[in-house]
Amino acid sequence: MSLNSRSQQQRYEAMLQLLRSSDTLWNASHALFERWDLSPSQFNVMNLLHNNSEGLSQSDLSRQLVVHRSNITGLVDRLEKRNLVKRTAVPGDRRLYNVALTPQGSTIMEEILPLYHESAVRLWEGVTDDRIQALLSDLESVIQQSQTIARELSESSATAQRKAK
Amino acid sequence: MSLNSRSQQQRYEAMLQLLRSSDTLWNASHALFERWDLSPSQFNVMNLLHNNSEGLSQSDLSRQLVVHRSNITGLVDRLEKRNLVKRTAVPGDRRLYNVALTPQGSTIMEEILPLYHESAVRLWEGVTDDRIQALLSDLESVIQQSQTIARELSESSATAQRKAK
DNA sequence: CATCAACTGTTGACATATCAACAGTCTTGT
DNA sequence: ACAAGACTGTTGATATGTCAACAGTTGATG
Repeated sequence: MSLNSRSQQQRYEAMLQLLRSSDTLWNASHALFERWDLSPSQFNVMNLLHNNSEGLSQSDLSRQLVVHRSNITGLVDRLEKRNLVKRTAVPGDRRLYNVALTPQGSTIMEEILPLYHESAVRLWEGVTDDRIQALLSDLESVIQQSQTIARELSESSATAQRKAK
Repeated sequence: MSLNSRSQQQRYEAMLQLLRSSDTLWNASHALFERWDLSPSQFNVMNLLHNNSEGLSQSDLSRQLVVHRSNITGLVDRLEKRNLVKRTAVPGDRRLYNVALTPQGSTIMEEILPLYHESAVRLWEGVTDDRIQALLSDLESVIQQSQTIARELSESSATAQRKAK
């Protein structure tokens, strides 16, 4: 396939645009969190903990953020060093920690969240509600297709590996 | 602001969906390039060089990929070590290298590109051409807004720094 | 109950990204 | 012509991400 039709070219262009836009958005969020010296990833951890005030295990965090377990260790390390987050032993299960926001961490989040929400709304200025609706469902479809494609690719490479043995 | 209306909530949701979808897409592309043992970033470098067969300087690459100069050094190092890319001195200017694909790198790209384009088209299966059009312009608007917001934020923090002095 | 499998968090090796600082190399302005 | 400034690529420090391998803990199955 070499993008024969105009329709195909536009779909290719749309994929690039999707990657560009989220990249630009990510960089803008970086600028937003800078005032509190937080990275977007650190914010994501704290945001999740803010919605789960009783706390979460590191594996819970890794699953919800779709990030590898080993990544959470360092992220929580650095947040804990700054007293924004606290690890607590869990009575029933000595394998895991409960990670929760400290009061200090909560305070920061209550400062950031209104600005974060405001920016999210401003992001779509000039876009109608109908378009937002359409976009939500189209991007949901993109997620499904991406996963389907990725699954097919890893299956075919697994087959290739089996054949190689 | 705390996302009072349903419209505001959906715009917040749309932002998260945008980030999620491009993340999933990025991971899927990882699976696609895996067969050639290329990372998405390495592919992006090679794709750019494929479209500029005469070659580019590392600074050109960094500007077009919207990535820091220092990042290109290592990326090109690793590609050069595998003979996919070659650095050449530029006669007129001793500061820069011309980076171009080797024949081997070209061969790999011609293998990958059809699959890449095919995946890009499949990504939007089930989405009409009209929606693609709308999405392209909406995401363009998102890019503009993100940049505006980021600019405002960095200006206000610059003001704060000036005041602090 | 004893073993095996599954799960949790950490570590080390590596790729990717940022930034600041550097050493060279143009380019410009006077 | 020459000093000042701008630009190029590299390096080192650090953050984020992956994966494989580990040690310890829990749960399930025979």
